Amino acid sequence: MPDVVRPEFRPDPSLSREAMEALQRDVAAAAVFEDDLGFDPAAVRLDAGQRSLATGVEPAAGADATDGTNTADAAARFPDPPLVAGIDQAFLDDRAVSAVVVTRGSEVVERTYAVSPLDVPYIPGLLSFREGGPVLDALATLDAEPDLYVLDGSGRVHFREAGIATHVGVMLDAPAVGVAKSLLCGRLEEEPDGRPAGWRTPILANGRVTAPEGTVIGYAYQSRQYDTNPVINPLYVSPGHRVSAETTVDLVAGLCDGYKLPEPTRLADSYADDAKREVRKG
DNA sequence: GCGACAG
DNA sequence: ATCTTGTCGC
Repeated sequence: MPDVVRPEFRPDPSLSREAMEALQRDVAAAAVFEDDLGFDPAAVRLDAGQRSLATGVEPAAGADATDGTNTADAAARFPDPPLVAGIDQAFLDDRAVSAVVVTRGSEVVERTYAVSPLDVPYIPGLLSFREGGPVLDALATLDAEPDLYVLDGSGRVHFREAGIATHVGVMLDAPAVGVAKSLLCGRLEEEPDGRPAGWRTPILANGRVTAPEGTVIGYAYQSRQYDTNPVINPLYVSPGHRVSAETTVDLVAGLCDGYKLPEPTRLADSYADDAKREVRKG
């Protein structure tokens, strides 16, 4: 299971609002909004990393098969896709059902969930104090050690640059990105209405964000669009930890497979719903 | 005072 | 996030 290397940042629900905000400033100060992935971002693509297939299809890559060069080259050009953990939650009364689905390329490697009590209400800007603990509860039941975490919500696109993706990423000191379906703060460089799939535009810091005005804190990304109605809104993605805004969009784009949400998130989404139904019964 | 506001 | 049937279309 992933290790919480920064337990001092655990989102304590009993903190005062001021203390919560102060902790978020500390989390933001410890966050790294630059690439430090430990894997090739291009390898997340669901159609990439077919290593065994690649070695057979690219015999010309290495001249001499006896020294292992052929295989080594193929491995370097088609590395194993990283382990990506999609996390999402469903709610039942005052409990959260947090689901985690770990994928490698298009394969599901593991999935788990945890049920946790909710101690604080949803307050814009303080989401991680409501859902962060439950997310860690679910991760504690995981066997795998993901290379990347995809959280439902914002990362740097946050008043104090410490959305849930940043908070969780910093606690684990692991690469993390936030994928939100609506914009918490900041402003888009271009208008998003009716854009075609693949379109993207920077999310810039405005007066409501601690970052300097104009800083690129994320991207609006049109992952899917119909030819006609209804119009689909873009995704609002932002760095959580150890990843840049640009790489964050590339990663999310590589993880989307024809649907609005990235595959790991979609899987965690439906798994959370299934788990919720089971919890409901008994 | 008014508006904005992830899940 | 959640409460929820049918319905239009690929």
